Amino acid sequence: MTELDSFDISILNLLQADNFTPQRDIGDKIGLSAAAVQRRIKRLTDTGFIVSNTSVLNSQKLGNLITICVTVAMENEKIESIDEAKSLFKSCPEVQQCYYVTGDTDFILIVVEPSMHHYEQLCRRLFFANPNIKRFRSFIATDLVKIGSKITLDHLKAPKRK
Amino acid sequence: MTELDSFDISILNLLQADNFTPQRDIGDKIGLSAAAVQRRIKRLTDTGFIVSNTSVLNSQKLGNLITICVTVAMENEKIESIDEAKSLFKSCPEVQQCYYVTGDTDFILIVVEPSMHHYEQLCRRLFFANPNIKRFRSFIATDLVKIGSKITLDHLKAPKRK
DNA sequence: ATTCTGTATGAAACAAAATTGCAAAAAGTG
DNA sequence: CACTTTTTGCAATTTTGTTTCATACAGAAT
Repeated sequence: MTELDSFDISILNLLQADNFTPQRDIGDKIGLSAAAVQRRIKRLTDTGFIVSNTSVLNSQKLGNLITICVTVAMENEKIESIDEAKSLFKSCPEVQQCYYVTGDTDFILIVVEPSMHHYEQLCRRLFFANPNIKRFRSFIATDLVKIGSKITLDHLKAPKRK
Repeated sequence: MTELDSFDISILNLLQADNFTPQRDIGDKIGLSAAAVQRRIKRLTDTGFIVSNTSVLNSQKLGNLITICVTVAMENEKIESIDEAKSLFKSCPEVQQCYYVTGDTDFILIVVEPSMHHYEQLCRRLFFANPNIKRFRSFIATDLVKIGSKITLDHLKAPKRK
């Protein structure tokens, strides 16, 4: 399965907004039967277009969590130390997101912690304990203006069939 | 409803991992009946702990999307221009995330675009067209090491009752 | 102590949704 | 056009979610 048709794109858009939407409703909206929708969702899942299905929580209600954006520059850009850092960041539950980027910084992290004390402890483990890290800078988020991972699918051409 | 008990925390953890887990399975795992789980989920939703339920898509399979981390510094920090920028970024579908942060940059954005050309067009609209923006810097993500919005709930104390 | 009240629970009944089987329609192929 | 493959809708079945109901328990008031 390489291509998506317009039905698939509509389904993905709807599921991104609310994956509890009944298949019947999805079918009504896009003009398919519930069974057809169900088969397509299964295929989209099996083929890896849909990675996971999650509930999004309100971090503001979960104990005054602090969100911090962190830029990290590595000392040397050897592939081993990069890979090592990647798996370290990936395995850390407090690190919500990690991007390996081009430019004068190597990583950008989004970290969520219950307190600044927790964050300081994290910095010790993640950054100070690691000699390969040259410099890191913390930007405390004072407003989560927009969060989520919704992907715009408008750019996808919609062929009649797959 | 102010507090969460250990059942609620377990439920939220499971739903963050997979919100299609049947309520019966959740109940079996944590030691409650399906009905009790269902009532708790409803309450967690009604009280705003659960914000939304979404399918997470694989951006790599959706047409070679480019993810860009952008730092934005404003010319003046008047509240009007900040608020204006916030609503501009928030309303832009290509902007997945937007954090208003402290430090020598004011905003950090996560942008997803189907091509560099699209991104350039976006920069024109978002940054060059706006005189209040002093400087912006783009960091192209070459690896989405970790994505998602999973929140660790381990820090929450678990009282016996609500 | 006892009653009353509010809340949470499990079991069972019920409703709604998802899944499957199958024949028909549509799309693709030579 | 005939043939193959794929996708579809419908209906039956199964699974899941939701509501109901009787009960248990904790705290407050009597």
